[in-house]
Amino acid sequence: MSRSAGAIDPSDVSATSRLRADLASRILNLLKDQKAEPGHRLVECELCRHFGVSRTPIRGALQLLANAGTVEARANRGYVLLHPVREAPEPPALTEQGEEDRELLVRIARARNSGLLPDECSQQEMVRHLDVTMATLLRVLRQLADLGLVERKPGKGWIFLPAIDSTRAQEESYAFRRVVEPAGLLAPTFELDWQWLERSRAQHQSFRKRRWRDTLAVEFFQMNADFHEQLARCSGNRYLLGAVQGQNRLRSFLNYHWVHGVPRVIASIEEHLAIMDALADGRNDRASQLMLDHLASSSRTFSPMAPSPKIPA
Amino acid sequence: MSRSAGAIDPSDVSATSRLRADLASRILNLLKDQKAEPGHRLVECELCRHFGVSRTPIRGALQLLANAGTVEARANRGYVLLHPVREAPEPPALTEQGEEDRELLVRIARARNSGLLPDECSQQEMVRHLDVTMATLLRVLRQLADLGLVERKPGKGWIFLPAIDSTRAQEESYAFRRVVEPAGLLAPTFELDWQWLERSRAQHQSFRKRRWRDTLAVEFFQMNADFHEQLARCSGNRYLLGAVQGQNRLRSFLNYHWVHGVPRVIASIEEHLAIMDALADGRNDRASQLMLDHLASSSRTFSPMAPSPKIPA
DNA sequence: TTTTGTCTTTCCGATACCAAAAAAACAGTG
DNA sequence: CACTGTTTTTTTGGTATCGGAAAGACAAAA
Repeated sequence: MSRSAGAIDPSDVSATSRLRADLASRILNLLKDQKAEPGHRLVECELCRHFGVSRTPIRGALQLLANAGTVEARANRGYVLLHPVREAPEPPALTEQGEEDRELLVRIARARNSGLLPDECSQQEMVRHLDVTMATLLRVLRQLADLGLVERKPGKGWIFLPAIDSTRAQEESYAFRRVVEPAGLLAPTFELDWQWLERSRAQHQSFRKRRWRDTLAVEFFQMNADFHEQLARCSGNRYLLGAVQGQNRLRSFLNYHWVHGVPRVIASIEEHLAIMDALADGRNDRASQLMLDHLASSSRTFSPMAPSPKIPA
Repeated sequence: MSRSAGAIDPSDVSATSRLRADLASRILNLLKDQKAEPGHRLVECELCRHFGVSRTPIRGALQLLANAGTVEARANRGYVLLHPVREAPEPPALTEQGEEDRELLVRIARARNSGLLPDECSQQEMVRHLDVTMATLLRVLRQLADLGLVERKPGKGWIFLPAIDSTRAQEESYAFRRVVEPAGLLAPTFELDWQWLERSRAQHQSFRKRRWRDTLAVEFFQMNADFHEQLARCSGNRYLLGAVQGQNRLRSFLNYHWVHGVPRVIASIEEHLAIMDALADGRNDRASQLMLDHLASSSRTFSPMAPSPKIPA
């Protein structure tokens, strides 16, 4: 079935590009950050500059949001926000960003856990086993390689590194972060981003008030990741930042299900707030200590005998 | 001019694959580590297992070494080492491993420094500017991206991150290492590799005795990198190891010219030896402190008045 | 029997090409 | 005049294909 050339067919959701879907979701986040009210006008050029892309994908993203009913298009006058942006920046059927990729990621994880996929394996075998195109497989393998979960063998083929989701790996991850993150707060080049601090504080506080629902898990995770990453950024050390970002990516891949349990979530938020308070007072030494404690208690939550966490459902 | 099919033409050096050239150089290193005497027999299968590849590329590598006159082929009896493996594991015309890639890397660096290549740039522009194929360019860009020197823009094009070889970046690198490496020695999972320790000690000691020649710079750098990487490996923390490896790669890319000066080299060796002594005694706390000092003095060599930041032990 | 030499099979990298997407230029509207 | 709608140009990602390279099997020699 050939798609008509020229005009974009907005109803064909499955065909939207990664970039557009991604932008759609980031636009929502932006609106939420800005606390945009219904009626808020979305100016294309601004969004362009903000995200560093051209108008074309921005328009695509807005189109997407229009289909989802979040915004409305007015002829010759651009897009306007319809409803207030609620919680859940995770747009259900919208984050098809790498829908294909994500799905493959999960399938690989499954195949590995069930032993269908051996430790060492050539690309083509995977293509046959998993029934995907070479292109998508390569994209995903590169992602996994970036995360350090898989490596190329010298000649040909790939090798899955052992114990991806093991308790051991989690403990190592926390141990690493206990080294890096508190040190970041003590760096002589540390410079607090006050604007961010205020926003994040508010976000944490509002989160604390809400009643917990499982749908909040993703949002919590993102807030959490953002917290740690921003602080690393303030350290003024690019390598330190890189290390934290890497850990975040790894976690976001492995951790959709590390559901901490509600009490731990609450405690986590309190600890974050305490750290921010200390930083606001210029007590970086104290903040550093609190960060260390925070990571220690977080890790303790899992370590006893983490239930065999096997990759997303 | 068409290459004859079938038989490998060993004289056509430019056509050897990356893997083979790479193996050739690694085989040399292996022989040196083993202190192999002339007459030493090179058994293909052993090499296969050691490097995790099949016999085909190993044979290619040996062929290469035979051409270079380092080993000799005896009919039906395999290859035999001719001369003792001297210093300089860097084989002059042999490390064509990524000769093309490496050259491009340099060209990119030049083009950037001279301002010919803008901060943001599409792939095709680069292809035109640098006159290379898309394939090689992408390979190299991916390498650079791994090192964090360049990033993809969301839509299209790439962006060069600022101040790649700046003093600032170096200082950050050392600051990061001062955090990570001493911590590695204190990890509860730390487990010393005695075999390696003895080898490395010997290597350091023999290096100390030699008179300095500029040609030793590369060898020194490799010994240095290996020292830090192995210790990180002993820490038993994969992320910590990854961080150190990343730093090493970055350094090996940027640092052809960071010539430390002879006195600093000597001092460095002494410091390494002291660290190894401490570890051998099980005094990891002391080793950790020494490592911190070591990194501090190394960094001081470049940035005369870097503040000495105090990281907690 | 172990190791090398030879041959076959399988896999991967590079190139060319095409369609989709992004950037950029242009035209139109409030 | 600022912004959106439309068109054009450029870049990019995906697929097919082909030659070279790696893996694996087999034969021959020490």
